[in-house]
Amino acid sequence: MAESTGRKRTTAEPRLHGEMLATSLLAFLKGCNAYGYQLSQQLSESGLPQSDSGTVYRALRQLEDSGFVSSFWDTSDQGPARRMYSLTAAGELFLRTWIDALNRYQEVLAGALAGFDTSAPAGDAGNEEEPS
Amino acid sequence: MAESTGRKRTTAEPRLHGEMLATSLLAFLKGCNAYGYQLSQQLSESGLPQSDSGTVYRALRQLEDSGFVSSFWDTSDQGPARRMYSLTAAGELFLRTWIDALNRYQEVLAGALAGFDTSAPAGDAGNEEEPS
DNA sequence: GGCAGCTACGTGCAAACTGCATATTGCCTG
DNA sequence: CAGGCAATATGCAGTTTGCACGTAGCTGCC
Repeated sequence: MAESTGRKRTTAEPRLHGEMLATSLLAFLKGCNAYGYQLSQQLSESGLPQSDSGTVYRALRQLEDSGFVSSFWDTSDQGPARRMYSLTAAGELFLRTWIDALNRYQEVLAGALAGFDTSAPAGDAGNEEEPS
Repeated sequence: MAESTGRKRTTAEPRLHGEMLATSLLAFLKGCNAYGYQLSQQLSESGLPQSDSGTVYRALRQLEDSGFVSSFWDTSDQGPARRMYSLTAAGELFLRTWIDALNRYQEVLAGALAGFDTSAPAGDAGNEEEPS
């Protein structure tokens, strides 16, 4: 309803943004070092919703500003130089913190879908459990 | 290490934004209908990182624009009128799609952490794509 | 050599999103 | 009546995003 101008989502396809992109990148780097282009491709292959490559490069830069990854120019190969990234200790810590939050998040979603109610103080509209 | 201006994250505390806020709201609405103020509080009690109430109201409106929830003014009770929201079929579908993506996301993160054990960079931790 | 095309990285811009502060309406209490 | 809470909404500044475009190095082809 409400065919407003602009900001409709319209896509049922979830997008990956914010911390989510950052943490995915961090996770990839946990296994082995990599450069931006490669990470961008890994993102596609992983089945996760993907971001623009420009966004990936910028996310990597911010991650470095935050001290979660470090990088150096790799010119050992042919082709254009690659900026090789690797995870730092701080990055690993951040990754773990985020995974904790993710677990809570998923519990909430799963709980809500199961019809689980944390606490129904009052004001319940009576529509408690609608079997599909 | 580029010591750029500004935009450091500095907070290890994950923030809830974008689709994440939207899907949390959707999940809450799956159990029972609710209004913005209530949902905003549920968010705090749920242990999830929370958003500003203004952001919650706007997210709800966008969800409605996208057809994932529908709303009506509830004046049956005392106090200011409440805009009561309920999940639509499209909203439920979107929620499920997102949960799928979430599962993949978590697999990626968990998979990365599984290879920790002070993971040697050249270890068995995955496809080591050594440039030839 | 000339030229298209791919790899790899980066940036400018407009649209969108966020948090904070603030405004409003309605009811209740001291 | 003034103050406060419930409930919704908006203005604003700062940030993030997607898209488009630009750079640079190397390969393949005629």
